Order: sequence, then C-alpha cells, then structure tokens
Amino acid sequence: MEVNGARKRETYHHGSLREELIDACVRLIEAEGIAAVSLRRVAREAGVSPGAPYHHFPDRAALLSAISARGFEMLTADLLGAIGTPGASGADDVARAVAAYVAFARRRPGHFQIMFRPELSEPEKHPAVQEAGDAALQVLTDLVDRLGAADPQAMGITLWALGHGLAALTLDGQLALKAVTWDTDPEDLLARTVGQIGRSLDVGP
Amino acid sequence: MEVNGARKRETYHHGSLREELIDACVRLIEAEGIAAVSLRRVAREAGVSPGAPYHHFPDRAALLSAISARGFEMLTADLLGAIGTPGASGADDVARAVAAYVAFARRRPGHFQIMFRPELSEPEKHPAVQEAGDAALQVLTDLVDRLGAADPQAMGITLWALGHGLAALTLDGQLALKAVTWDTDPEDLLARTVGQIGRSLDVGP
DNA sequence: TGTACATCAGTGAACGCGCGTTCACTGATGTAC
DNA sequence: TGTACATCAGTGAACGCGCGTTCACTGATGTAC
Repeated sequence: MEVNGARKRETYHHGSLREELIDACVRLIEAEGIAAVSLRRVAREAGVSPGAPYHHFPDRAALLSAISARGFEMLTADLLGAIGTPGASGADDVARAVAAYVAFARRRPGHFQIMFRPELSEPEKHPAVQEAGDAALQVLTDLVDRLGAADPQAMGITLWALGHGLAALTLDGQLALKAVTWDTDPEDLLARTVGQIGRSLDVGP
Repeated sequence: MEVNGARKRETYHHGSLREELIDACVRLIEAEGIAAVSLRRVAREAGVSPGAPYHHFPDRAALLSAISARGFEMLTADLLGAIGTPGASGADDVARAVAAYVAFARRRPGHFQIMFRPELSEPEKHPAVQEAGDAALQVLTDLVDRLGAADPQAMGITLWALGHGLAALTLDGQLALKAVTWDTDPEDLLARTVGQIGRSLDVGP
C-alpha cells in the first residue's frame, strides 16, 4: 500500500511532520506519477491520519506550492553551481546551464512536475513561488548579460525555454520515444543535443 | 453551468456526438483549465447523459488521446505550412517553425495541454498518438536536415525543445510574469525571443 | 522537583461531493421483403 | 408504400470509491510558580 518509508511511529507526536509530508508527496509522484497525489494519500504515506496535514498547511494547494517554491530554490542553486566554474568560456557556461536544468528535472522529477503545473499549486495565492521562480530565471539572464548578449531578456528566455523544453520532453518520455524511432540511445541523444546547443547557440556580443 | 454551446437537442439522436464531445472537452479546458475535465462534465457540456460517451469511446483516456492525436496532426500541418514559404532562408524557416509551434499552443491551448500530459491520455495504450507525435517532430528534423545540420537528430530535438519550452512557459503564464518583473510587454518579449532565436541559432552546415 | 494548566499536534469519524463506469431500458433509424 | 424487425445511440438510476475538509476529542509537551 504505502510507497516507501511509511512505518509506525513510536511517539504520538511526529516531530517533523511538515517536512515528512513534503518528502512523502515528492516520493509519491516519483513512484506513481502526479495523478496519484491527493492530500489523503500523502497523509497515508507519511503514516498519519487524514486530518493531520491541516495542522501544517491550510489546504492542499499550500503543500504543493511549498514543494514548488523549494524546487525553484534548488534549481537556482543548481544553476549557480553549474556556471560558477572559473575559466570556462561563455559557450561552456550556456551548455552547462542547460545541462544543469535538465539534470535537475531528472534528479527531482517530483518537484519539477509540480513547479510547472500551476493549476495544482495555485501560485497566484502564494507569492513565494513566483519570487523563487523569478530568482531562477535571473541566474540565466545574469549569465547572458555577462556574456554581452544584445537583448539579455530575450536571450535569457531562450535559454530557459531550451532547458525547460528539453527537460519536459525528457520527463514526458518523448525523447525516449524518438530514440526508439531512430534506433539510438536516449542518453546519447540527450548528450548530443546539449552539446549541439553549446556549439550552435551564439549568445553574443 | 454549461460553458458554451450546450443547448437542448430537438432530436433524440445527436448525430455527431463523437465530434461534439471532443469539441466540448477542448472548450472546457480553455474556459476552466485542465483540472475541470471529467467525462461526466464533458458529457454535461455536450448536453447528453453521463453514459452517452461510452457509445463512442471505451473510456475517458480514449477521448483524451483522440484529442491528443488530432492535436499532433494539426501541429504537423501548421509546421509544414510555416516552413513552406518559397525563397525563405534557412534561418527564416527556423524562426518560422518555432513561431508556428508557439502560435499553435496559443491558438489551441486545450489540445496542447492534453498532448503533453501523458498521464491523462495514456498514450502507451494508443499508438496513434505516438505516431502523430513522431510525424510532427519529423517535420523539424527534415527541415534541419535540408539545411545541412551536422547532427539533424540533435538539432531537430533542439528546435523542438525551443518551441516546446517557449510554448509551455507562455501557456503557464511564466512569460507574462517575467514581463511584469521587467516592466515590458509580454507580446513584445515573445516576439523578441523568437527573433533572437532566428538570429543566434546556427543550424549549419 | 512537583504540580496545574495552556497549548500543540495528533486521531478517527463524519460530511457532502463528483467521479468513472455499468446496466436495463427505450426511442429513433435503417433494411428486407 | 407498408410492415416487421434488427441495430444504433440515447436515458437515467445506480454502484462503489476516494476525495478535501471539518470537528470534537485526546495524548504529549512546555511553562509558571
């Protein structure tokens, strides 16, 4: 029944139920897909009763938007880490940023899926999500700005779209399907594509 | 209650309920978002009883995958139309294809959202969806192949990711949010980005 | 250290709801003669 | 043209289910004195 990690507590109070609910929700998406997510199910996975989450989140959307905001923060950190290498060229950094974006989506598919399903997390009610999303994009626009792009906003959006599109197609399984059609290895196809982007995208100046 | 077009029939038989269900579902997503979609609701919008759809689709996923397949077919047609202009340069065609992809997503947001939510349409049960998706991508790889790309597969995926990422960010409202942050016009930001892509993406040879 | 008491964080039963799907049925339509 | 009959495409009630959320409750914990 439970996906993972749901064992009896020996104390009445959980101690860190808020964190545990977040973890359980992410685990659940990764194991059974986003369609399996409900507050009741997440509570069950965390080993508590259906009402317990309401002591930590006002409603379902609040849990999901907490996950979303944290996801954007982690993405920001990953992007910053990827482009920090000293001595790397501009093209290197662009390819690294795109690769980091895709890697994030693969390593944290649960977060990633919630981040881009606004109908679930109702971000209009949770400004922290939007701020965290802004910060992630800011990393990309700062990068292309530093590289002398003529229109850093447009170039930043381009990078974001590239990373996002590649990540979405990978997670959806579309990339794997094409790999089958072309009788090639999906990992190799992805690596070639990221490499291609680094070589053929001219950021400027 | 009903979103649109749901009026009393004067005949007992509908005549074209299959088409009407598809239309009603697309209309519903566009009006209330994908979270509002259920078979019962779609039937209500179409003005028939909850059991009626089962004379036309074996289950809910079959309706959604019919929409998905049709969406991919329309996308393929749009892409072919966009790059058919005689005398256009390679860079023109690349920008045109990306613009057409985004335009499709905006003109048919209902279709687009279903096409890329495989957990709803269960494409593994409906091979027609995958074939239609393959055909759409084929247009892009054929294009870059014609332009002499060194690795048409990688370049085709790159174009797809660009179009897809831009479309997804636009539909999610992320692009509009950034436009607010930057105090600029979303339409202008999108147009600049598409133009940027045409100028800075070097397809080869 | 002990005790009274407020507060916190759980339980579990209950609510009303809409869902996907099934089924016996019936009205409308098409076909054979 | 009329009639018998098969088939098609609806109806509407019913099924069991899981959902989000509420609520009175209770066990555990923290604090003041």
